[in-house]
Amino acid sequence: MDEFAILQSTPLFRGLSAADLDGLLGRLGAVRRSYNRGAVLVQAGQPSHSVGVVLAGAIEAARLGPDGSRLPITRMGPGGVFGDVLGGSSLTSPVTVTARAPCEVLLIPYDQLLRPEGSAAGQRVLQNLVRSISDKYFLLARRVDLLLLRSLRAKVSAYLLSEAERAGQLTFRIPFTRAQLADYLNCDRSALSRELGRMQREGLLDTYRSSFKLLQPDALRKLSQ
Amino acid sequence: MDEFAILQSTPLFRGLSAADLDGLLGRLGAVRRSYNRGAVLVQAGQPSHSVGVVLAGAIEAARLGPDGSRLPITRMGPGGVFGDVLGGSSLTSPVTVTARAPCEVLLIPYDQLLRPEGSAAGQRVLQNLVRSISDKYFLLARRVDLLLLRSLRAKVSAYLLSEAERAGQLTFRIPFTRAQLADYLNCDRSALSRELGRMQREGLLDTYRSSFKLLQPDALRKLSQ
DNA sequence: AAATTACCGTTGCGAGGGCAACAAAGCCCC
DNA sequence: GGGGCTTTGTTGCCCTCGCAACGGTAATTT
Repeated sequence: MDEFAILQSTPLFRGLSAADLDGLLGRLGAVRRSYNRGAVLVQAGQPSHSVGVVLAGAIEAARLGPDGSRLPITRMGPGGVFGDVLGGSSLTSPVTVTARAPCEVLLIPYDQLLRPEGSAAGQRVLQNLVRSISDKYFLLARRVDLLLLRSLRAKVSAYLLSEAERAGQLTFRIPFTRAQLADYLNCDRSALSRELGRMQREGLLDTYRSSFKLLQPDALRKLSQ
Repeated sequence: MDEFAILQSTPLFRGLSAADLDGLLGRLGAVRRSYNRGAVLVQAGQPSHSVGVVLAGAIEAARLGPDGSRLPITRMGPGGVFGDVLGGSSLTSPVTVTARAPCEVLLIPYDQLLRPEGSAAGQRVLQNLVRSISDKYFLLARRVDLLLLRSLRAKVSAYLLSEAERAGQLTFRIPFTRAQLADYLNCDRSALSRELGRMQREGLLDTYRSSFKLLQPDALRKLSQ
């Protein structure tokens, strides 16, 4: 059963041995569920009292725009953790979570997670839970930083630089299509294409589809302000 | 000692009796510190391993812009909790926390907070800690929602409606000056004044300084999209 | 290979809003 | 009351970027 491998790789259970996990899951009251494609795991407007870990397949969280359109927020594959931020609050879910593909999910009651049991494993999971939420906070904060930039060129420069830093090199691929990147940066897709074209003509970068190569990172750094 | 009253009102210690608190603080290894105005509590770029609770006075968190200017992020008075989000991650602080006024602060080592001790009080604090971080996440998410709106009028409408909802009435005061609100909405101050003037002339609202009165909330709701 | 569907680049148009500069009004302290 | 500082309103200029429409290329299906 290599499901343990996935669990050990998920942020929530990082640092635990298979033996730790085996004992822990039972005490936490974790249950395993299967969902068909399109099934709803969490309904927007409803409270949710458990943390989910994706074991197989993929899920998607989306909101309903005021006009009724679906606004995708995020997607997760095996190892993904959802419901962690919401569980901490007393709010109802702002997002609907659906199965993007047939999937297996581990559901853990939230109150059990917060119940200390003295074991080192339980403590570690707690630490991981807090870490997981904090990481999502900083992920959001990073996006705010981008959204605050005044010009489109600054947004693009800042985003590409941060991706280059994450990749550790100046040539990298981004996890977005053009349209998705435009959404992320909150700009028009054609305007984004236009700007990328300009920057390419100016010799700042090279791009084809999701692939990017930063030619003048220092110049980009100046622009990203 | 009405310091207990402040502690009991802080998100971190909500729901605890004075007796609970008395025993808990010692076991958590909490220490009390005093700071003069301008003193640095947390230095940007440095890690921080404790959660702070403001007992008296006020603190301010600020970042350094790329040009070296100070960008204030948030302010906190008695009851305010800081360092909670950061402690969950392994990052260094993105903000510098300084004393805006002479202040008293309670510092609690982060690892002690995550160490379960079986007591109901400890468990409650843990729950509160997670809640505190989650709340900050949703606060940020709320701002993202505003920043994503396309037009300035939509931003203003959405912001004012949410403030009205918070206040529970259509007449209320906002915690910002014009310039601060412009920063929050990420727009130009003069553009904001212009837009507010227009909306006032159209009979949508009334405003003087920080005071607002929404005259046509339904119309604003349509605009905030 | 044709057809259908994503994905991406390009361009013209026009307005929203950034920027700068100035003026008026409120506030504080002497 | 008068000088200085802060906050807010106003206005002209003009550039960026949203919007809409179209064409071209890659990916996928039949």
